Amino acid sequence: MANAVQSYHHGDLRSALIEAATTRLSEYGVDSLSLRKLAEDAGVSRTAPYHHFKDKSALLSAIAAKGFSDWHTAAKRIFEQEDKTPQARFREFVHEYIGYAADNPEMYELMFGRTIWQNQAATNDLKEVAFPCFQFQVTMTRYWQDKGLLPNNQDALRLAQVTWGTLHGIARLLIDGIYADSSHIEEMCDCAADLFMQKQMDAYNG
Amino acid sequence: MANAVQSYHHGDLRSALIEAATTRLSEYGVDSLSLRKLAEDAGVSRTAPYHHFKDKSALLSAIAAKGFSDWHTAAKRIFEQEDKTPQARFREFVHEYIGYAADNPEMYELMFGRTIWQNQAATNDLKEVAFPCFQFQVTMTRYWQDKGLLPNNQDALRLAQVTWGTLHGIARLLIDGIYADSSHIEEMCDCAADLFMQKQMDAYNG
DNA sequence: AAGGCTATGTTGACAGTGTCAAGATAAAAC
DNA sequence: GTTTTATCTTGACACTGTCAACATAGCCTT
Repeated sequence: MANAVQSYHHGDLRSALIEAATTRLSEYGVDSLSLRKLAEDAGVSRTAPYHHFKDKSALLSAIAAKGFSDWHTAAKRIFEQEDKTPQARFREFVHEYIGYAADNPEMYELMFGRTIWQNQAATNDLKEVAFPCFQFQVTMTRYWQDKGLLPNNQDALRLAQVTWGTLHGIARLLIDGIYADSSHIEEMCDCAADLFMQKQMDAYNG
Repeated sequence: MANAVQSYHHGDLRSALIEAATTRLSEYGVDSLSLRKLAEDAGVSRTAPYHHFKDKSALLSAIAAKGFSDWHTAAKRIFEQEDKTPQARFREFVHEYIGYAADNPEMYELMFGRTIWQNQAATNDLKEVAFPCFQFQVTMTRYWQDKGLLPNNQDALRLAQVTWGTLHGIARLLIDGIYADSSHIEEMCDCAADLFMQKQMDAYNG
């Protein structure tokens, strides 16, 4: 705290809480994230956060929203690289997706985990950021279908659900500790990409 | 409790706890599963469970172990249907996997979730049941490769990881509430199956 | 059968959690 | 300058997992 002149009103507690939470999140995980500790981090009493967030899940939603916003930007950057072939971008997207999850396991868990999505816990603010992010997956899928990378005889929405499902599944198996051996990540990504493009690449190559 | 003659020693507390937990699990979810409530269900004091399980995660592991055992049996049954073509069995497996997850979301969450796998929480007992289950996925994959359903130019282990990842990912997106609309499950399964078999079926059909 | 060992059960206690209610303070609005 | 409103505080409650210390009863040996 640079401007930590002790005053009754914090000034920008909301931001301070989100910042503290983001730090604690990546360091100790979402499970050991307690409102009381965050309040202490911000130098404020236990119940002060309730004046800025309806409940714990609202705070978590706010952090996740930031994550979705960041990821959406990253995804667009990869997708819109004009100097690379669609195939190269597709492959890069696969690697980047799994890479993001592997590098930020706790953030990924928060964004795509049941904590905030189950039983209508998701804030409207969160949905407004997350849904375009999901939608973008469909947009990309349709593009890759048009470019002949993904099968054209499948509905774009279904195909997007399946391809995203694959990435999500691999990511989860990795970060949840089920794939105890997290080497060979790159090989798995390539295998997935190959699988999706198998027929199309044959047609492409001859 | 039929034989609920009040006696100091319960008789078979271990089984009673697992049973109570399994019931509560499917009804209220893994998150609201508390040792104290289970003890109460079994008509026993709060700390009695500790004489049968090292800690909460050990109890959860025991339940998950039962789940893996059941699933392994179900998977083998599907895989070994001699009267159906390998392709039909593959497709059925895909549907059954997602179906199992959709029908038993909390059990699936427990079996394949971070709760018991993260930071070495998994019991040895659990691993002994779960690993053969994972291994079976590789066995099946190799078989389907031999039968020409899945690409032969991929390492069986990698391919198993990717196909399993796909099923797991779709399952999780469904049960975690991210795919809010859980209709079209069957279409998604078919889409996934088609995607895996796309080139091979072409070769097969002509 | 008597005595002790051990498995299993008990109560008490502690530190931690999210969250509500009621009161205190300071800043903004009038 | 007074009142309203946003923000922060302490107190309290019901929960949680888990440890320590003690009680009971069934089994094993002598």
